[in-house]
Amino acid sequence: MNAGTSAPKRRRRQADRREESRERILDAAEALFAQSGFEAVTMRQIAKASDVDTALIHYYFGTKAGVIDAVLERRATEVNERRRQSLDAYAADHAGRMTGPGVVRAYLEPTFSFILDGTPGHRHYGALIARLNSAPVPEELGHDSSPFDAVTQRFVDLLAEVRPDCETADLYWFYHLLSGAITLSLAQTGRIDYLSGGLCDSADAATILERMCDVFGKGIEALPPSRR
Amino acid sequence: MNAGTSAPKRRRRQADRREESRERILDAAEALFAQSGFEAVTMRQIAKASDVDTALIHYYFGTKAGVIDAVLERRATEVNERRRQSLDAYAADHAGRMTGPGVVRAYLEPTFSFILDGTPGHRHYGALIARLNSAPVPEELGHDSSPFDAVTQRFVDLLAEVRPDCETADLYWFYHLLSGAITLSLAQTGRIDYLSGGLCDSADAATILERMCDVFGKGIEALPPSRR
DNA sequence: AGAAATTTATTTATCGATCAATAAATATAT
DNA sequence: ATATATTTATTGATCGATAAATAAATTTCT
Repeated sequence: MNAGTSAPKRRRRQADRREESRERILDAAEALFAQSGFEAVTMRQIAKASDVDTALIHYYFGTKAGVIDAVLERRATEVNERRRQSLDAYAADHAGRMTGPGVVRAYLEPTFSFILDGTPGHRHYGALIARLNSAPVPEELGHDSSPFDAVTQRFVDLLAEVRPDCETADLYWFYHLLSGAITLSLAQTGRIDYLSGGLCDSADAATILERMCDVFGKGIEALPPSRR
Repeated sequence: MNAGTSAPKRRRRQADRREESRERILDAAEALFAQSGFEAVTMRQIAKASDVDTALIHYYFGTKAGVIDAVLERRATEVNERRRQSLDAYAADHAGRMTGPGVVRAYLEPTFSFILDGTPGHRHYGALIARLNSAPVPEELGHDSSPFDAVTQRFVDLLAEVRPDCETADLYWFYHLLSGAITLSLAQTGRIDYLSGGLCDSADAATILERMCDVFGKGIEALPPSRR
């Protein structure tokens, strides 16, 4: 309601305004895709939620698939880098005395602190990758060499260091089970809140992290030794 | 190529033929929904895959949502009944000497034997509920009192019997983590096959079951005692 | 029993809405 | 002036759903 319309508001440069629109589009699309999935969301919905016309969204991102690609790319690098740093720091600080529970916590901690303690956008991203993780691989995105793969391999390598007696396949199975639990947690569906009659709160990242460290910390120690 | 066209093929009754068409529609829809999700599948795709016209599908099921409702209802009762029987049988046979790993295995075994060792339709159903499990609760189906809830409560009750020292909320968190691992396993995305360089096979239900019993059998014992 | 009447199942044709995408026109910045 | 950004208007395709017409089965009546 500032009546001073003649104030010398400096015109922002073109590129700045464009970048601002792009971010608004990605924020809106991230929330919508997380809520309803890729196919159910229309360009018109994204346009309305971001207050940017559909034609302009196409101008920026080309296609609808281009929008979700940009949504994912915006976050993936960051969360992945945090995971890698956490694993590397743990390995460096505990050389020669790494433990299964330690490696597991080093992998889980950045995941939960970044996604569940971050901005609303981070939460939507968590719900979105939970959806994509439950879909067959060839669909909705290129499946070869996801940006998560490198850090996943690093994680499994560290698991092999603390459990050199295990079959490699079993370490991957362990990662598979851990990944499923992470995914459901990030999905934030609210189902456990409902099932527990309110005893559990899906948004309580700290408690989820501790219970995961309990279960999977013991779990990595429970894997059977190699049969060879 | 039986040339005996004059054979006295008895005309099937109307209701039988209708039931056969209904099943073909549900089989086709189950596979398509599992592959692509609810929104991405069109009535025309279902019609083509089942060789039944879209108008007739609408005649049978009313709407597209009616089709997926029928798909889910067809399987949910059965898998749930198997889980309940398995838990009841274990509780009856081990009265006074139940263990955490025993309860966990009694819950997991029917799930994997039914869904992953069953017909292709069962596998598609597993992939479909994996998708739905990753979506927010109010969407794509009524969220109150899913048919799984009763057996889930029974499972948590048995967990409380073997871990009476635990907070109830933590038992639900344990179920949450277990549920996430189950979901990803049933989704059959093939991602772990790819990540492990072929060491793991998503279809190997027996191995998944054993690794889950290893990890979550120890996991239930690893939950912290109540702080009260 | 069998013909007529009635209900149920199935096909044909099409509706209006909405989709992603784009071409052309205009505005704004460099 | 030139390049970039944004709006306006519209395209052809495809969506879920239905109305109307036809076929088949079942019931009713004689």
